[in-house]
Amino acid sequence: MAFEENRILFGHDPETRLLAVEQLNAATVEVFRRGEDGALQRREEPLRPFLWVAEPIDLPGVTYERLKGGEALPFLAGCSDWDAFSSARNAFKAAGIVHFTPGEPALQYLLRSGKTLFKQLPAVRRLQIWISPAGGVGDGTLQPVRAVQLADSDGWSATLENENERALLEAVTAAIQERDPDVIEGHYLFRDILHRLAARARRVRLKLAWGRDGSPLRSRSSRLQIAEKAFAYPKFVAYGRHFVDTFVLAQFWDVSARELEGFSLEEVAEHFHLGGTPVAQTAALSTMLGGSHFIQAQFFPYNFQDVVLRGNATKINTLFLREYLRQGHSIPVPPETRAFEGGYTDIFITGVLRDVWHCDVASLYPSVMLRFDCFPAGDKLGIFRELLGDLRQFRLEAKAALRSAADPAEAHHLQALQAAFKILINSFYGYLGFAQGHFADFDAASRVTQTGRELLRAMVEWLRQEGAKVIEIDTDGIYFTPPGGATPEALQAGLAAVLPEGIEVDFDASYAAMFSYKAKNYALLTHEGDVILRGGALRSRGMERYLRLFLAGMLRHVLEGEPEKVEALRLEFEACIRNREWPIGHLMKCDSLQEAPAQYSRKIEAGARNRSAAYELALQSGLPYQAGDQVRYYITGTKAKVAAYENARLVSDWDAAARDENIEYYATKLKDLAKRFAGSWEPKS
DNA sequence: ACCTGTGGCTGATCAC
DNA sequence: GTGATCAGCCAC
Repeated sequence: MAFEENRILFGHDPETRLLAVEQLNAATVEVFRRGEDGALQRREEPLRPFLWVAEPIDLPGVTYERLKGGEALPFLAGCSDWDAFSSARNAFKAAGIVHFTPGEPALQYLLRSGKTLFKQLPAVRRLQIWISPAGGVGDGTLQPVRAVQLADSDGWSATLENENERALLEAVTAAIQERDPDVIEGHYLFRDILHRLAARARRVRLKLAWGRDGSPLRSRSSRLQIAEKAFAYPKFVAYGRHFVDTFVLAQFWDVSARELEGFSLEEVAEHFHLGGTPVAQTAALSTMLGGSHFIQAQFFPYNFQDVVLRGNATKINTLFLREYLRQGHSIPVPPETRAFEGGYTDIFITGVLRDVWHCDVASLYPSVMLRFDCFPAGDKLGIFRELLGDLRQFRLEAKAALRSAADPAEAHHLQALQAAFKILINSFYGYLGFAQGHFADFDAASRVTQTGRELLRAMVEWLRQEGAKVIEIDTDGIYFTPPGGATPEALQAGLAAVLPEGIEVDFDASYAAMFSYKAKNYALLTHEGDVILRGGALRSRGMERYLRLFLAGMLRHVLEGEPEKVEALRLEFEACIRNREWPIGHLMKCDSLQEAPAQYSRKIEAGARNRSAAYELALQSGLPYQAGDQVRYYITGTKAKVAAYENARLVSDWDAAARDENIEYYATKLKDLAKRFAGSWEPKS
């Protein structure tokens, strides 16, 4: 396939098989490569740090290049070494001159050289690590390490055990140097495994010399944003290697799937039916969920570890910067942010409907951008249009190749490839509204959504004219009951005739029944008898498991045309509550902390937020909870109405022999839930 | 130091 | 009680 020749995507330097780039000293980076013979190659390259600046000032060790075009940052300041770069950055800051730099040395080298990692590299050497006893998050994570399990992609594995913790940690370091992995994988790798190993090593005054130059592990506190969740974690780096945390991969996967109950290795492995030892499960998870990142490392000028940890819009931004740099073209500064309207969401009919069809616009926003020229005004080189168009083509090619791939390894590669293309394609619209994007364009973003809304309106109107009853719409899709005698093919052809070229509609599914509840909230019954739930009101993990189970059971009865069975189900559930028959897992709530407990305390003191049970428990526990941690708790007491934050206990403090869950509270919640839905089955327009 | 977007629902708390 | 507000989670 020709896509690998796309220099905007893969960088303009074709060098293959690079493994890592590290700063060696003020003026040098070290480049690691896997030779064709399998040997590790190392070489030094000059590091010439740089900044984009609005105007030059005379500084030692800094020379300027005038860039083409009249954008806000028309000069490139090239620095003789890192010291000159640091002083220059301070000087521009002090002088109040607008400037920008990608900062990190490896990124600067890769951006400027046009090189990327892993090109034409069949595989990296991967090592998995797991420690016992396993620590949980916020669960006394610094207890002594007794055993360390290791395995690598060559089939080697070992369990290192030693009563002498110092000797054990030394043996782990020796094993890592001996096996010499490119990538070290673990579950809760940053927040548990490395954090703990580093803390224990400090106690016994040992350096964890895991770097390829023998240098110790380094860490600094960092944050990771994945959808609505923010994680505080210690970001560890080892010279010449990459760390991949399968917990992070699981979080990314779950953004779209939203199927994971918890994120421990045990829970995630169970969900994916992965057997074997923890290290084997970690390896399998990484293979399954990390494929697109391996591909992305070939696109973006980041070390592999950062490809996983950085956001998509940030990574897209660097593609622009790299190509503008290559062409010697000036770059704009990020535009002023403004709010803009999003997708069109509405609900026209509620209740239970039979024979429901669904149609949606294929890749609505990418299609709109390409068909209606919604591109960044500042992108004078036209990178956005070119790349988006190419990516769409590449993805089609990858998917076609995937369909005919016979070899499993080839199929896995193609699957990862098309996933990487998909992620990128879908991030382009978001990039338009990305406040830190140099080529963001809020007017263009606004035109995209406005056009999307207009297209959806036109589709709804046409379907209604044909006699369809439109039930619910959201952004790019429509649920409706079809007019008598209609076929999907006829409707598709009819809609195609009223829609612009380049905007394609798929009639992708029909359902035996639908319960339409509220905007973005509905349940579907497939022809195979499966129930699909959508929306926070019907399947939020913020809801206790027994309520979710009840909802699922209730909706199945209703979709199958037996609403009269609902009350018996409720009574059955209530009996289980009153007889204390369920494990606490059915009743507990599981909240993730959005901020550190200390931050919460500050807000409470300032009256800036309300009290919440999860934070109160985290504070009471005395354990080092951080943003992103999950807190599992249940409600105690005897009255139905109690303040949760005053009557909550951690599930870890639950005593099965002396159950104290609040029966009235849980029974009332069940009743309230049933009542809320009781009148909503009848179709209403 | 880090960061793709908007729209919508629910539960908990708190002021009135 | 009621409405306002916030936090958390979900759809797309």
